[in-house]
Amino acid sequence: MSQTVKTLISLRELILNGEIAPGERLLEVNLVDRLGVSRTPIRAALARLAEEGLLEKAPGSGYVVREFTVHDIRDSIEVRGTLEGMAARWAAERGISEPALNRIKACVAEIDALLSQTELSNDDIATYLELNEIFHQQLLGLSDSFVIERMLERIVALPFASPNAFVIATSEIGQSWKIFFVAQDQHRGIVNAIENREGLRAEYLAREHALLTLRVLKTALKNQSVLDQVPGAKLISNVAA
Amino acid sequence: MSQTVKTLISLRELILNGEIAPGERLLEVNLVDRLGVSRTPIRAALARLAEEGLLEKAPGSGYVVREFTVHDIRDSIEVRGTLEGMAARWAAERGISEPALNRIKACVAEIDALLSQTELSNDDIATYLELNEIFHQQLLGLSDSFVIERMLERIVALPFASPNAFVIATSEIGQSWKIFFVAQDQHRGIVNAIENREGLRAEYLAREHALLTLRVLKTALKNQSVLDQVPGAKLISNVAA
DNA sequence: TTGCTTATTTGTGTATACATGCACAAAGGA
DNA sequence: TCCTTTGTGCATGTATACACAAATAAGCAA
Repeated sequence: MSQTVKTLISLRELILNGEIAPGERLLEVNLVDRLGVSRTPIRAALARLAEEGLLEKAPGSGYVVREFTVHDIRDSIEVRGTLEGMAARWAAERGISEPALNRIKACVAEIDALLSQTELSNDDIATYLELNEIFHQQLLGLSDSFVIERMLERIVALPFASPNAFVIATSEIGQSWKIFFVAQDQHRGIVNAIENREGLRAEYLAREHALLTLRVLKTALKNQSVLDQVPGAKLISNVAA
Repeated sequence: MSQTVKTLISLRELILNGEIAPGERLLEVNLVDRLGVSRTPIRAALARLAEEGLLEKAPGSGYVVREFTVHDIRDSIEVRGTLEGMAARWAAERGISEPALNRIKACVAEIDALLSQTELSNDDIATYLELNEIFHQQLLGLSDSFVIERMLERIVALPFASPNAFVIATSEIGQSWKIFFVAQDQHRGIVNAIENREGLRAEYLAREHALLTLRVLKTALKNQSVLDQVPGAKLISNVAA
């Protein structure tokens, strides 16, 4: 893996874990010592992270780690839900290929299999996270729309906009399995609606699915001890929660 | 202005004007001669344009100018309309400041003044473009949402997703003034709805406004001689129009 | 001819030196 | 006292050299 990519990843991690605090000034030169690479890959990584919205450029005085508010989280999730809704509707209206349908159904089946166990271990939760991620990727892929894919790439880069954010946030308090079943029912509903070419219903369900995330996350946000475990949480100020 | 910015702008222009053809391979080294700057600002510009979606990275063999389809255009406009709709609804639901309201009303009034003339010159059309741009920027600014602003930044970067795309496309055939009045009525409606705190209505109207763009653009897309005048049109393949 | 292997070319990753320009502080004037 | 101005240092912009990796072409064998 190239230095550029490694630098990008480690910088992002440092920010999301709060090891670089919100409001902190990041200077290219300082990072040279801190990360052990030259300015060139650092410059690229900083530019990229600014694009993603994790940093803000302060001309002449470096980049500043952005602090997110609960408003930003709410907005991100609502936007993601809306976009996923459009993706689902377009998939339904425009029709999808047999193989694509089978792929996403297989994904749903895998989650079903996982959830049919009597008890869920930490590993199972990790597996769920992966499968959920895959499901959501496939869902947006179904729309076969370049524009939707680019938009979603962007929104998912923001902390807590990822479809997994709520799972991460709740897995710590041992309640995630309840949510898994609700979420999985919604997954099934969305796929059904797409298969039956009910565009509006698919859109509605996908939005509702995102709102579930929002609801769970709102609860989680009140529990600071939970959030302390979660990547990105350090970036969030509870201004006007 | 820095070389980086100049390089970015001129490269983008070259691409949108079709002087660099879709599918063409862009290599950093070649561009050094072509643009007269070193690889460093070129690298930055290429990375940025790839982010924007105008280029695709082909590792080991440069960047390739992306070719857009009519599907991409349709999707872009629909996504923009949806996002502007959310922005309008949020502005209505969350309330906006008196000064902000006055600013956007002043903008509407300026367009009114412009349209009240008996005849519109080319300069007037240019002025309309500016004012329209400002209106749409203010509209999204009303939502006071970091997330919305970032998303819209991104979508507007795609060719023909700009709120002005339809005006540009029709101004050549001398019919734009008709559209101006329709659009301006919609502008007024959106602002009214926000002022009256009718969130859902504001959202609906903003979406409709985007659909106007789509309708006009569809007509324009059939007229190749019009499109030849329009920046970005060269990037669009009429696959399955 | 086709497929494989290797040599060569070509393109990008990376480091670093130098140029430019911005921020901030200190000094001078109103 | 406050505003303006100018200087100095610091941060980024830019160019370029080198190293590596990947693509392409050439040569050989089956």
